[in-house]
Amino acid sequence: MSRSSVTKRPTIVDVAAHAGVSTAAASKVLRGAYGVSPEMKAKVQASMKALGYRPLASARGMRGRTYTVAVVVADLHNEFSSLLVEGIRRECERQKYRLLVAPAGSGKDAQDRMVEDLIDRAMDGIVLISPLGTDAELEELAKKIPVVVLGRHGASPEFDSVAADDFAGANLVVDHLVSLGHRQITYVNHTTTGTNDARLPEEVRVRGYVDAMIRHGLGDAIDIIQSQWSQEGGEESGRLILSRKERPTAVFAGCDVAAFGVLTALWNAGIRVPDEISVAGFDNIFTTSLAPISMTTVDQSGLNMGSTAGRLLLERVGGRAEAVNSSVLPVLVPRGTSAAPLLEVGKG
Amino acid sequence: MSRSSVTKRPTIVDVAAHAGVSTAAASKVLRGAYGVSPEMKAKVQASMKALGYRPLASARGMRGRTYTVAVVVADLHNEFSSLLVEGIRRECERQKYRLLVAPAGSGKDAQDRMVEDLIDRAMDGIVLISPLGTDAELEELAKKIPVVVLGRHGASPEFDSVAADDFAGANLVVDHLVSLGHRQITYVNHTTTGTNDARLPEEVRVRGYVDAMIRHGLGDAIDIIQSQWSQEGGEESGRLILSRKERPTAVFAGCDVAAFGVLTALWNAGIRVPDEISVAGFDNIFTTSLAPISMTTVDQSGLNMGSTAGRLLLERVGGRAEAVNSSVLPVLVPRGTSAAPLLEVGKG
DNA sequence: TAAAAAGTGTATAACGTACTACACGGATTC
DNA sequence: GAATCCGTGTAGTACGTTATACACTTTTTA
Repeated sequence: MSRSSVTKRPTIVDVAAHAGVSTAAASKVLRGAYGVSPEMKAKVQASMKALGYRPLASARGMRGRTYTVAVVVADLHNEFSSLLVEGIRRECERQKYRLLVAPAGSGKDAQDRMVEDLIDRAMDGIVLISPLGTDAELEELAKKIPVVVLGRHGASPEFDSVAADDFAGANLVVDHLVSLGHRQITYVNHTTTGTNDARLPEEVRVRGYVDAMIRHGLGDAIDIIQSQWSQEGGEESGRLILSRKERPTAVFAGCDVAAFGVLTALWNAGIRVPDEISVAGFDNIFTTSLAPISMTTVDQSGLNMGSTAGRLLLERVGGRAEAVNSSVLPVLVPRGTSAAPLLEVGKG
Repeated sequence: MSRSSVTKRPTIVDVAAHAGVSTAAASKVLRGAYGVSPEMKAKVQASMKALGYRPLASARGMRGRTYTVAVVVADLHNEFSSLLVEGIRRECERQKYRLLVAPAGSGKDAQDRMVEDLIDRAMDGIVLISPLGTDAELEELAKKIPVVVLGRHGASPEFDSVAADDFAGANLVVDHLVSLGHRQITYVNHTTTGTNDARLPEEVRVRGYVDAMIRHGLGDAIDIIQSQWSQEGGEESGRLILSRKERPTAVFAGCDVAAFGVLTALWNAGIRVPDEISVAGFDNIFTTSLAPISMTTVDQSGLNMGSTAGRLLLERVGGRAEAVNSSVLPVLVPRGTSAAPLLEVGKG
């Protein structure tokens, strides 16, 4: 039994004994709580260091905080999500919290299950990226645990939210294409089965497209393809466009990944971009900037949105009660896939 | 005080009371432990359902398992990591475990800190993706918690590992380029500062390149650029190559992202690929398959590697003691960025 | 100078679950 | 017919930490 120092992890009781104080005192020092003298603090911290003490989050979680927050994400493959996550992570790191990423998979059920599991695992708070479900459901959730909703529109007095102004972003793209001379602009939309939540980014973006078209007097040219925001969805949309007699001069996909799919379909068919058809996306994921792609898109600064979300969440964890709803203004990133159309296909 | 049912989450004590049995019995049912009759099992499970009981992982973690494992990843932006993670996730889901992704940031310190934090958070096991550090360190870690090392070479009797045969993969690329007629093949290497671990993928790949060149009698043409496997590192390497008097006819970057950087530099300089210079990467990340890029690379089936790692980890958690070291054979994915060189720059 | 307040430390009861020991009845073994 | 074993259930403690309640000093206030 002489291997006690090797075999067991030191606890706060060990620390207190080593420092010659009560465990309550040691706990206070650990938490930075009120009621410790500078000498006590120094003494206990020295003992913690000497023993290599590390608090056990499971045990802390039963009475207080775990100093752990999570971000629920449907899919890690989405580069934009990665940016958001990185933003949250940096803010958490700054405040000595740990961020864990929870890949839920797609669908509302999967997301809900993950959220429950995270509550079971005593997270101090959670960030939800473009969650499905109603405001009421999210508000119910917010009663149980601090919540920040990222990338979903609509303010709530019950939980914090951070979203880009997708309406303005879609406007930027249409304005850009119209200013280049385009009039036939097709939009590739994302349709979620079942849910039809006006607060999801996809719904706001398509409204932004419609609004801008009407504003430019192009209401008759409005053309929306109902698809999925994935590589495959984009390719199908591209093929659909090519199968038509009258092709648009520009395609605006509401998401970069879908725009890649459109590009792929066009390239495969030998259509030159932007000479024959211009293409624009949304999100400014990293790949859009690669030289051979160089795609026109909209940047919503995922890094900033993420760190804002992180800050809001930790404020909530710290006790703030009033909701904060933050909005970020996106900017257009014009690149090589958009240019003036070769021949005007105007009407009238 | 009439809101007791609303205000508090049910515990296993509540379940036991509701079912009219002891908490020990309820716990047995929950864990599926030995010593419960079918009637008891049914009764307790009915009570759990009726109360909406959910076990608290923090509390479980203090005595037994949390049914949670984590994968430590330096950077979520790496598409290949995402593939690995997805593979692990699927296997965990199959076995009713939860996978959380721990973004550590780059560098050994950051990684080590994250691992400690995960142990503090009572993970049942962890997967490390291409970890830095020595075998001894990893073995020390494996004594504390079940560990599977992913994407790092070298078998150990102390922990499980899953790796692609990077040596063979690099051979495939060189063989391919040589068979097309290339003789001047430059390799873009990744040099980690400080560490020089022969078991890291980058070290094995560069050895594979050197070996294949010698095997083809091209020992004198060996040309290695010390760089970083990032977009920037690739671009710098590309510019370096262009600044030379004698340019290679092919560039092999040990990582797709770096290969993108090389492509970017070449495109910016107006060099036609593959007409003037062929380019090949490694990993077969999704973007390589996009039509305008269509890059030759090597696929190591991240999904399979991930699910294998997940399976091994959960076996370890379940009690297996002997180490399992698994290796995956990669395959060449020839695409549009590699072709026969226009003019032979042979020697002698 | 007495009373109140502020500062500093301690004892100890939770928190929710797991699991070792053990008790009890019935079936099996010798 | 006693001894053993097996199946099933329970009591109660341990896990590591937090936080409430309180005791004792010292400082401030009236």
